[in-house]
Amino acid sequence: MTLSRREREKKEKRDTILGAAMTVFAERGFDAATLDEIAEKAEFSKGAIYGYFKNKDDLFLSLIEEGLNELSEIIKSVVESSLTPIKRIKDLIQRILVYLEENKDFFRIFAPERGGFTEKKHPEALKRILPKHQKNIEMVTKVMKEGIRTGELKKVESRVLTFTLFGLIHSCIGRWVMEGGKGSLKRDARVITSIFLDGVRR
Amino acid sequence: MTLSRREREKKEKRDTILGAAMTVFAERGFDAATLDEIAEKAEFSKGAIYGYFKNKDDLFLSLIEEGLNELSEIIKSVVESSLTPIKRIKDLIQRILVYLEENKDFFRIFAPERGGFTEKKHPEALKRILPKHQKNIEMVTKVMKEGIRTGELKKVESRVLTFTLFGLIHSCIGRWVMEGGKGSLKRDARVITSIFLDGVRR
Amino acid sequence: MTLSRREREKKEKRDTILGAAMTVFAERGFDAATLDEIAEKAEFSKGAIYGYFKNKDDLFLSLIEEGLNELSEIIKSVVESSLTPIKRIKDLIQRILVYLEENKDFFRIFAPERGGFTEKKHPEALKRILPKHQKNIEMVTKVMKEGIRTGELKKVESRVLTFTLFGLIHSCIGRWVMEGGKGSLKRDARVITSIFLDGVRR
Amino acid sequence: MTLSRREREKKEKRDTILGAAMTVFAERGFDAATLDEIAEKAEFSKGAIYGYFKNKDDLFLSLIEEGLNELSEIIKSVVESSLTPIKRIKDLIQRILVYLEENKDFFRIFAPERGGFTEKKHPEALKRILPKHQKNIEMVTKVMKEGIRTGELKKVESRVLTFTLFGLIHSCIGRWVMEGGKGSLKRDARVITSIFLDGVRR
DNA sequence: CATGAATGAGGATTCATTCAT
DNA sequence: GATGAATGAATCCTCATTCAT
Repeated sequence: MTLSRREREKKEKRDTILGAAMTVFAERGFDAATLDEIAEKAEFSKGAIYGYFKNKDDLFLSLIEEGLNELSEIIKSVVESSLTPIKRIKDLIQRILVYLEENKDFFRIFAPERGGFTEKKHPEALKRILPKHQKNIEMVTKVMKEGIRTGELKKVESRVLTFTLFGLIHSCIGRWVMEGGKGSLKRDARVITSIFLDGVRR
Repeated sequence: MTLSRREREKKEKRDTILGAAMTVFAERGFDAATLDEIAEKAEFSKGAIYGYFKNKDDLFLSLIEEGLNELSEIIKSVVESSLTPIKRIKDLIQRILVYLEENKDFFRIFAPERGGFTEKKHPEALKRILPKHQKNIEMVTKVMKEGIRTGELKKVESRVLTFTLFGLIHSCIGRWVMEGGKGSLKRDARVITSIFLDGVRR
Repeated sequence: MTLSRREREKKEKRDTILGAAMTVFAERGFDAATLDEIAEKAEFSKGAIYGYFKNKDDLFLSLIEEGLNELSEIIKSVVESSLTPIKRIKDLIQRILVYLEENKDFFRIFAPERGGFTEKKHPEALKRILPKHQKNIEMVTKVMKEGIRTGELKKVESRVLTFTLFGLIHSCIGRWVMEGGKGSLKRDARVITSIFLDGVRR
Repeated sequence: MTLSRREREKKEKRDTILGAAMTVFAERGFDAATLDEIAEKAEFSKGAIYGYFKNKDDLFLSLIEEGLNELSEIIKSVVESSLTPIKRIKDLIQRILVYLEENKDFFRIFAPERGGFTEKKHPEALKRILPKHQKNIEMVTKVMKEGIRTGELKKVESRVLTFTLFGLIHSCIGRWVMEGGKGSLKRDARVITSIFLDGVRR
């Protein structure tokens, strides 16, 4: 599926804007971020942004979507491998941490469980994001279920295992970001992998 | 330390406002919340709020502080008990979950690791909150250290254990809130306690 | 006309408030001054002020009125003396300067020709103040007229002479205030007296 | 130095706003003036003003600055002429009066000796305005000094002469404004010139 | 009379969004 | 398509004034 020069350039510009938006949203949060600052950082006019995104919400959601899609692909590729559930979990932790390490800003923007985007103010926002997030959860939960069936994992509600895993990853990155983003996450990956597996192994 | 009627009433009104603010901040997030809505919910005039709080920031931070103080007391009481580290950890999980279950909105407001209050926009806010949060982290970390020293826990960086524990609790409540806050957290408490302890035990 | 203790105390309190108001109005200007600050400085509650003055405007105008009345008395006593017009002018300059030196704040508040109290916003304010001010002008103008009649002064419109005199005094105090209110105005009095008299003498 | 159409229009609009602001500030005073009224008079939206001026203070100060700059040029051109000091003073009075006659509102806004902009509330305002005003004072004072040196003027502190002159001009316009701005100031110019010169001549 | 908590109108300022050029 | 000036709704905060205690 090749794109014409026209389309290629358009996509490039869109990405430029998304990049600038990512930085600003990460620094300020959704509400405090202004299109002015994003436009300036992207070296576009404010008006131009509206050629690529319907509005501020759309811009933000596109960002989240893009990230969730990439996470989806990572998860999918791991989940579909033919390794044992435990090995797949190990892979998952490692690859998600690597992804988030490289996409620190995405992590800072995306905290679905907390929800800067609440049901009350952005109902359609949730409609657009939650499904993707839940799909990711489902994929991981599948692995958990398999592990339970094969007897490798404790017999607990599989979704609890998934959320536990995400909670660990979340806190791990959270600490890393909080401490300034110094040091590699590689070692942390090994530590929380060991904790999680020992915790959930039967 | 008895209060005069005057002071008692003042405190009650302050609490009314705090309660309304809690609800609104939880529903909207800090930026999107308006003093208008808080005032209306508290059945006070907008101006009256400024008799109790310096400004919107102050109102929000007071909320967080109050919550962190209560958490602090819970943690302190557990930490200082004479039980074994592992028993204290069990207690901790259970009591924090109970507290957050009863203070769902506080949980939704407080997500320091995500940081709606960023360094760039609210530096003094961090000055007021972070220390309290870190004090809590320190107290828990002390227990972890003790567990490591007594050989009950794995030899990993103690702070990692603390963050892991908080991550578990966080994800547990997060899931509960996400799923509508139905069902008791009691059972979940048992599950994640088991996972955590098996994960970190030597 | 003796006052009962009741009345005496009331007057004293009124004066306390006026004094505080004078300071604050001088420092901030009418609009920027707040009743809060005035009340605090007077060591009264905000509400109490309304027992003595109808409102903020009234408080301010009472201040001006009081000052204008005192000036009136000074002017009157000079004007009615039996000295030659020129001698009376000399006296006038000296005594007005002394008064304003001792009432620097009144001077800073009162700048009728400029008018923080404009026709558009405080029409009744002008009604209350302007007549008094104009009465002062008239009294001085009378002296000027007399000087012209006796041939001591130039034959120019008498009101111009009055305004010229006031302009000199005004600029003299203005400079003194601007330079920090140091040094006595006595010497300046002599200088501008000489300038004015040489300027207007026939 | 030609401007593009863009720039020309921008300047024109800025001037429109300044004009409206001048009127409103003159009528109401700084504090009582509202951006709403200024915007309405300028036939702009309130928000648009912020595209031309940083805030209300900036708008006001720009007004003052512009006026002081024009006065500066007038004073400079007179001061640098090769006439005798006395002739230059004559010129000065006449030209300043003409300028203020044509810029009545500027006069009503600008009363530095009274100071709506006090040190306490607008310190940076003074930083922006006072220097310009003082420069004007210096320029005139130079002429006074020269006149003293050549023996044409009395031996008094030169700054006193300057302030006296300004006081005369001030009171002259003040009276004119107070009396409704009717009649030309030309004649008044001659009168106060004569008074001032006779007053300060040796 | 005094108090000070409460009111609520009002004002400066910001910013997403639109639209003429 | 891109621009950025203009819009105007929205929001925080202040403060004169009132009134129950």
